[in-house]
Amino acid sequence: MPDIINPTRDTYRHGNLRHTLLEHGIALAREGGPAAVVLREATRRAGVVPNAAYRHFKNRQDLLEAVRAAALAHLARAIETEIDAVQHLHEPHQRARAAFRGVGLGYLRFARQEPGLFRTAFAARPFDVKDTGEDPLTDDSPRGASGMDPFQLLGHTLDDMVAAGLLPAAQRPGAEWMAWSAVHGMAFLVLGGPLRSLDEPECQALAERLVLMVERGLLAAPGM
Amino acid sequence: MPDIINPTRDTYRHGNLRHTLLEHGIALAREGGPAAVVLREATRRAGVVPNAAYRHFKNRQDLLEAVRAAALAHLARAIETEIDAVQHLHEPHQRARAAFRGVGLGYLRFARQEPGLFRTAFAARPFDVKDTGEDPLTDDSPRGASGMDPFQLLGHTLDDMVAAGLLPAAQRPGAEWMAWSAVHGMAFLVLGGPLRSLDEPECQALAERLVLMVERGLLAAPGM
DNA sequence: TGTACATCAGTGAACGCGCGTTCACTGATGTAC
DNA sequence: TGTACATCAGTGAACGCGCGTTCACTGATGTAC
Repeated sequence: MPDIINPTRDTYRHGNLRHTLLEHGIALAREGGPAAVVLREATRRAGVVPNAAYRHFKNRQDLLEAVRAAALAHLARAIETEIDAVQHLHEPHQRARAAFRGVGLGYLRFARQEPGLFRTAFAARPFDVKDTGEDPLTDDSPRGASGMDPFQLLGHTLDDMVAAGLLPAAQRPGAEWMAWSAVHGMAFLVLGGPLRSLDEPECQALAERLVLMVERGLLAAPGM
Repeated sequence: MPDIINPTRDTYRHGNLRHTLLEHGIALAREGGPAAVVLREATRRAGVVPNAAYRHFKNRQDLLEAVRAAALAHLARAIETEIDAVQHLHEPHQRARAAFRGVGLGYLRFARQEPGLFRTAFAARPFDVKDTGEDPLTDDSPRGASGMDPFQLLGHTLDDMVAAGLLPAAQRPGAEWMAWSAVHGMAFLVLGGPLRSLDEPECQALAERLVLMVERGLLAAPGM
């Protein structure tokens, strides 16, 4: 079986062009963020004529969406890894805290290690694109091995915090938004903002402090 | 004196083209974010030939930077307004807390009311653009009426929190990054993310909860 | 087992687009004498 | 007060760019009989 990505080809049919284009699209996103996901370049790398892409993707936007979903799946897997690494803890308190911590730190680590994919995953849509409601279900799902997307993984971790008595049940609704805000904002500062030139340990320290802040801050009663 | 923006012109010289182009650039950013700041469109609106812009800006990027600085100044002013609205409180505890709250809520309100400017202010630079160190000092400064940029305003508010005894001095260093992360991340969720379709009161409630979370969370000792 | 034919994946050539940017220019301004 | 001239702001015309996308095509595949 030939390398699925390799542009050399002896058959007229490619056999797996959709998958190949998607892989190249992901590579482009990894190298240069969402703007680098250029349809012509993906076909070029696949060793195929530009318009061949239209047999497999409606248009450039369609390809980009698929890449975006793949990037989200990568992130989901990164977070799952952090959660898995903590399952050996049997004390529910410890495990719940460690998992929560892992989600936040995993998110930030991924942002630093894969800035292109991270930016693609959360690329702002053009200004006027309407929310199409439910995501259409395709093979390119944003989910990780557990079948959950990053948001759902965060949600579960918060549920576990409640179950372990670390988070008042009254605080649970909407807690995702609080945690996600903190962590995503720091990703921005570190990636494109004023913390761009921090090194790894400085970054790590800020990340830990941030997660701790969220954990503590979440205990506060809302509305006061 | 004719409207500085008005494209009708009887003189050969424009007289104020740099300023006019900048104003139109800001309008474009307001309408469609950083990508909408198109040099040709700015000149078109100014009633001037495209290349005339090159008498006043080095290139498109130079114009965009000026617009970005202006957008930051808008944000600074929005935050200043919130801080000013709170100066009537004489009890230092109350005033410091209210000011801090105002900075966060002002930031988020601005993001919602001026999404285009907000996104322009924090537009990610192209991937490979080097940090040029200090910002060059130009007339288009990112500062508000007080002469401070948004980051400095936040810093002062945190200093006041320490002075009022609301924040342990040990927690002060780096506290900006914590607060900024939280608030910027929520701006993202609300602008381009999953909280896109929240209405004003829902938004406001989340914002208040977030600021409270930061305030409480900041009390935690780092490194534990 | 062989052949006709529908299906569809990839080809070849070409488009229009609007952009940023460069060039050599011309018209107005203001300053030196 | 008048005139020569340097300065510089805006003009006119044109470029190349690479992109996304459409069209009519051809070559391979696999299925019905």
